[in-house]
Amino acid sequence: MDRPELPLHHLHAFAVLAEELHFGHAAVRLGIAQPPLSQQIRRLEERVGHPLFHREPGRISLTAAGRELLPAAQRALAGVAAGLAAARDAGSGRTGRLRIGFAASLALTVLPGLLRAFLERFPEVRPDIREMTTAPQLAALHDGTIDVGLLREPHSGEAELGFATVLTEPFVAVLPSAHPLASLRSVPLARLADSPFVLLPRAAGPGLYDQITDLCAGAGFTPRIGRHAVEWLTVCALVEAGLGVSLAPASIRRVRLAGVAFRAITPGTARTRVAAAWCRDDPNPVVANFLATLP
Amino acid sequence: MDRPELPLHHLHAFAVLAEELHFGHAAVRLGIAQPPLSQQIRRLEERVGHPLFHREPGRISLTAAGRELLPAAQRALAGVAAGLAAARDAGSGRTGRLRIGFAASLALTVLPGLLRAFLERFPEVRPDIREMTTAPQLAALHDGTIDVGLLREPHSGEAELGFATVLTEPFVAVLPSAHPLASLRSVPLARLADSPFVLLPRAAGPGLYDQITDLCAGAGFTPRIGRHAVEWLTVCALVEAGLGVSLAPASIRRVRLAGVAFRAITPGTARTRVAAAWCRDDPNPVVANFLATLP
DNA sequence: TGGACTGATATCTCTGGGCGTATGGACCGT
DNA sequence: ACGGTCCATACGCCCAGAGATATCAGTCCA
Repeated sequence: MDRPELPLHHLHAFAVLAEELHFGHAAVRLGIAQPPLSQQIRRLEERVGHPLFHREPGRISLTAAGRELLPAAQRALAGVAAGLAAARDAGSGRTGRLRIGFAASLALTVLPGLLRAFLERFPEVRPDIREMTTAPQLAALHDGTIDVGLLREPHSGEAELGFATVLTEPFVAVLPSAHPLASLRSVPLARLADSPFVLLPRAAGPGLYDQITDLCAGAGFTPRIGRHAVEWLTVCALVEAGLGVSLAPASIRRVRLAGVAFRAITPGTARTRVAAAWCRDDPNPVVANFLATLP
Repeated sequence: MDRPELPLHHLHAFAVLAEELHFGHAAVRLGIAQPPLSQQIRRLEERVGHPLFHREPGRISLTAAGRELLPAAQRALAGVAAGLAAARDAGSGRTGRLRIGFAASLALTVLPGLLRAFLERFPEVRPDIREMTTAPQLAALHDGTIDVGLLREPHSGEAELGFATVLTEPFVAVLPSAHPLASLRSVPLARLADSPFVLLPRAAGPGLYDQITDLCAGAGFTPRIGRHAVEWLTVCALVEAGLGVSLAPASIRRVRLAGVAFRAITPGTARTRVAAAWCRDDPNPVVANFLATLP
């Protein structure tokens, strides 16, 4: 790739003149006087080494050399303009790709809303969503595999990551419909001490897990873990089967199973937090735009 | 088509830097010092409105905007270079098309040699040869339908056309083998006065026609025209059939018919001239090159 | 902690060339 | 013959920017 011999400027003048075939008109279109245009064309012809226009009295026309150069000039001009526009779009985050990791439980709650709000303002961005639990999300954010994560209770002090709370919700007790406590409108937490618990494995989301066990500890007992399940839907199924009870974020109410009851708990002050996470020094403008559309 | 916002110069620096991903090395490849390169990139980034490179300590990399701009820049650079080369080729006459009109009788004589010599030096030119008689050639030269003509005895004072003699040859008598004069090595012109002549119609080539009749007039007689034929081959066939005799350029000897004899004439001074003709003000460089390859 | 390597910044010089006005010269029409 | 049209030329102004050198600042490594 050699250094460019022809200034794009001259090629523009050339292209316009080739269209108008009239120095005066072309100069007007270029917003300059006619003599400068003559000069630019002359310079261009000097560099090419051959005349580009036949100057016959009364009208001018392209030479063979001009006919060869014209399409190249037009393509180059259009190409640069298009590239510039694309670069600006990409630079402003109007286009590009946004890889979002999200906890499965959020697919039915915050994710659709956030995604819709974002895509309304940036319809040209291609979102690339992938379900993953909390710990892998944090790892993926660090190694750049995802741009944004949606997770619960990040908790730990990740200095390189930023977090923005997207939703907070109370906990609810998940009970089999036949459970004695299901007849109450609100379940005192301590009364769950006797039932085995069905929870997600701690590795899937230590923050939430610890918060739940802390909750129980606050009520004076240590939950007895009966089963683990990797999805909230499975948790509900196991509860329905009578294998235990659970504590879960309120949005689990979305799961509608006949044999499962969701009840508020007392005290009802504890709330679980859903946050968007991103790499603080991520220069991707699409990420910045995503954060800007967060409520 | 808007005025170009990005100098091709900067795009070149950008493309090289995007390849090297190292300011120092890129600057060396560009043949400049490192600070000017930093400046050019900065200017470019200012115009784009977004950074094109991430400057992380130790290494730089393209931003999303840079990734969008790079292919456009490369295409534009390569396109302009290719267009420039094509324009130079066309301008120098190394490529292009050459439309050649030629008299049919020359297809077997001068045309192959001239064409071969030309194409040896300008193999990229596409020749476009078309058979036509003298008068149409002159018309075609004027209206730009052909670039070069190959014809006999243009004669008339065509101020706008240039002529370059390509071949001169004597006349020969064309006789039936059985003709009494065929036994002579050389035929005195005056002795043809008694035989009817077979000639090409005057309209096909007034120059040659008039030269032949002048030749006869010089020998003291006016040729009695028996037949016209539009091709020399037909002339020979008619002569063979005993319908008359003819006078023709010596290269007619190429026609080999058993019943036809070609004999030199006395006086043998008259010569017919084959010339290449072109439009004097034709700016087509291919034409100039063609003329330059003439012997 | 000091040196190597990276890129950024500051500052200067200098010139290419962009643009203007004024003018010349060729050709056209009336 | 004369004005009108069109392009080229001449000349001058002026600045963007290309290039250099010198220096600074951050990172990494020994």
